[in-house]
Amino acid sequence: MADLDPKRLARIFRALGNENRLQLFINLLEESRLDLAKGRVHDCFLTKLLDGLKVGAPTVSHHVKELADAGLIDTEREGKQLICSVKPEVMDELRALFAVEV
Amino acid sequence: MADLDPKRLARIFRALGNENRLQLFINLLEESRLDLAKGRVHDCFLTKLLDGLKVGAPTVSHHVKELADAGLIDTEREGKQLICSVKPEVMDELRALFAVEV
DNA sequence: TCTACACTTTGAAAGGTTTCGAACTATCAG
DNA sequence: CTGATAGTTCGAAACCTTTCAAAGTGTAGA
Repeated sequence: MADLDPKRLARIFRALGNENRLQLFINLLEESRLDLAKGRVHDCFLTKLLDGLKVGAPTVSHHVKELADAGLIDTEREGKQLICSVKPEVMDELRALFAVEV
Repeated sequence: MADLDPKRLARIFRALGNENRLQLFINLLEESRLDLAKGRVHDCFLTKLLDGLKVGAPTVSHHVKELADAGLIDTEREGKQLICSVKPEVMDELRALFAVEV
């Protein structure tokens, strides 16, 4: 446990620490789960993720960048749209952190 | 996954999103782990947690309250000292969140 | 080429966070 | 009672975040 980087980790948690950004991330997780169940690739357009979020496009754009800069998601342009995908290695890392017996 | 509360979760992540507060939490986790290995109870005095933190007492007091208010830790007075312990049910909850296959 | 679409950038307002020093409370030992 | 210890509360300074409106970029279709 001594090998983890608090600066990087704190940035990840800060990214998840805003309600709208967290909802964005949860929506993306949910999309991934559905896609996996259907045997499709696990990525997602931005507009599909706005479910229940009451913020404008500039704000979403900003939030997506925060999630990407924190290392939680990858983004890729496909034509007009932006494809987002959760990075599996971060999921592994965070799961391990919370796997400590207390 | 639809049953999780983004408002509460975001508060938890916001609490972990400050570097010093995260270090405090990690130190507490580490203490818990050591205590468990020695068969002792898993709680910890505040002063033991200040390892490597360059902030004053008022700031630490504030950070501990933030972690407690977020529901990450429990605190209890014992004479002059404050005993902190990580809440196992939050660890379970967070582990489950990051256990989603992506 | 013109238009619509999907997102991004910029700049600014409003509000939140982190931290500290100073003063405070509570407990314990002598 | 006195002094030392452990933590808290208050108030303020400096800084960071969230959000939006307006204007901008790049892509695709008519």
